[in-house]
Amino acid sequence: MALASNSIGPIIHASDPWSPSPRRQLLDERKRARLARISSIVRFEKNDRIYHKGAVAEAVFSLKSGVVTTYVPIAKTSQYVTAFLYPGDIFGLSEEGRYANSAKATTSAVVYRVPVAALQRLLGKDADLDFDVIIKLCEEITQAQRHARILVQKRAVSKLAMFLDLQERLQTARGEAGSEIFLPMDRTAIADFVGLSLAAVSRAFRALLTRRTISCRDRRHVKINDRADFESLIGGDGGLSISRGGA
Amino acid sequence: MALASNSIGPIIHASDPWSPSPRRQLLDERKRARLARISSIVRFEKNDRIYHKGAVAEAVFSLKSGVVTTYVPIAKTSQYVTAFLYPGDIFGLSEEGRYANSAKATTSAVVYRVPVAALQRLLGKDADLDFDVIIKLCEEITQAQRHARILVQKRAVSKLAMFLDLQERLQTARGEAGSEIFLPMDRTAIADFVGLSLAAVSRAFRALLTRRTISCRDRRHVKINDRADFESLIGGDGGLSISRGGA
DNA sequence: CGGCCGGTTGAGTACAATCAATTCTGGTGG
DNA sequence: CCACCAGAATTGATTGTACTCAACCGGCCG
Repeated sequence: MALASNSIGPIIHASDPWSPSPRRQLLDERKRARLARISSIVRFEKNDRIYHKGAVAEAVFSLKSGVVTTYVPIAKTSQYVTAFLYPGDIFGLSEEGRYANSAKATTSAVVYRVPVAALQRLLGKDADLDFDVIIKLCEEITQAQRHARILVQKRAVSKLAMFLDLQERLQTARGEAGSEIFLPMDRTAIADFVGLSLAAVSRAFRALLTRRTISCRDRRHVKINDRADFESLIGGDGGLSISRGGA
Repeated sequence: MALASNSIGPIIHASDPWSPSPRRQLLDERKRARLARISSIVRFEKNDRIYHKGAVAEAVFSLKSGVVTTYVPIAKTSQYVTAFLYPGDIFGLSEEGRYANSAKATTSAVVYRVPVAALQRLLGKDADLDFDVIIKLCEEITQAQRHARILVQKRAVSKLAMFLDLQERLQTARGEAGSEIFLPMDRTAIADFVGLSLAAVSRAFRALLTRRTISCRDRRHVKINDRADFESLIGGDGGLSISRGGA
């Protein structure tokens, strides 16, 4: 019992798209051990770059703890955030051998670094592992489509509401239940994720606050007071569900 | 030699994200034959629904010919288009056992229908097949992120330019080289894909036409005249590359 | 105490949404 | 071959919303 069972190798957290099962850790001990043998653990401090777009993609990553942001730099000043990653997520997607986006640590973070060459060798052999990866990639696709869904919204309050909703669902899916939504990223990152200016995000927060739809303990802790009003902003659909542990 | 080699089973067209190789058909004859045994061929006429969001996802699909659109219905009147699919693409992604979006034929189309139960059995055994699927899913992720990239743009002409650029790249990646871009979908579908109103798309086309940046033989055939101006609208980056057959 | 960074707020502007009227296009039947 | 029709697409006028730019606040660190 020297090491806790959650400390021996990369993890992949996801839910099977083909059955209504709860989100869970996909890799069993054997696979984690096998991956552990070819990977290394790297720690990053807040704001550290993990890799940058265009660099030769020699490794993929599995997030062990902390929060990581992937983004595409645009011009010199602005960036477009593609995703916020949490423990159990994998990242480091490449295109033609080069990273398709940049990644940086939003909080201090610990990641497993898996060289692609070694990973490919494993993937070619172990159909079980492949299957787990397939499941995770399917989840990433729905995540990206969910993101797109936020971006098409035109009203700022709707975008913000959908963003908060997304974060809340991710949080409960991770098992961090609680009535408050925690936002590890700053307002600028939110703006770059939902496709608004920083000013617009700020105004949208203000609008939701004065409507008493939400309340903030501080800048990073949000609570939803008027659930009905909140849902109405999302567009009546609510069709974006993420499998939670319970139901 | 009774049947041409391209007619015996599902196809998956994609390029390996880990090496700068051209886009190609991933599945070898053996795998296609194996998939063919568990799948059926279905033909859809223009505007036929292939499946709809929320239905139990019993099968995934591989597009053999034609163009398919996936979308999410919003309210009664509007929809949000998630992707335009071409031969060699796979679709039918589910979430908790139900389709995450709807799909319909944009032109008449022929698809391979693969029941998930049978597919899962194959995937659990054949690591090679799994690997091909992983490659394709990686491509779909970058596609979704590219789509998101279009949606964040604020100016209508930029969105349209990026859309045209995307279609052109897809076209050359498919090997259908030619100086004209062919748009199999109607203006409404374009509007729903780029996140604009139909009117705004129309005005954006007009703007590009009067600027002589593009010209249209008819509504579905576009040619880019002023490449420099065109690129400038995309945001100077041009960072969205899709591997083409040649380079 | 001062500066700096992240965030908020204000005023004016630009751009796309909306609604509605009109034109274009492709298909059908005389 | 042409007249006609229906749906798709264009265009116009108006309105709304978010962007921009810029000033201002508040906490944190030196």
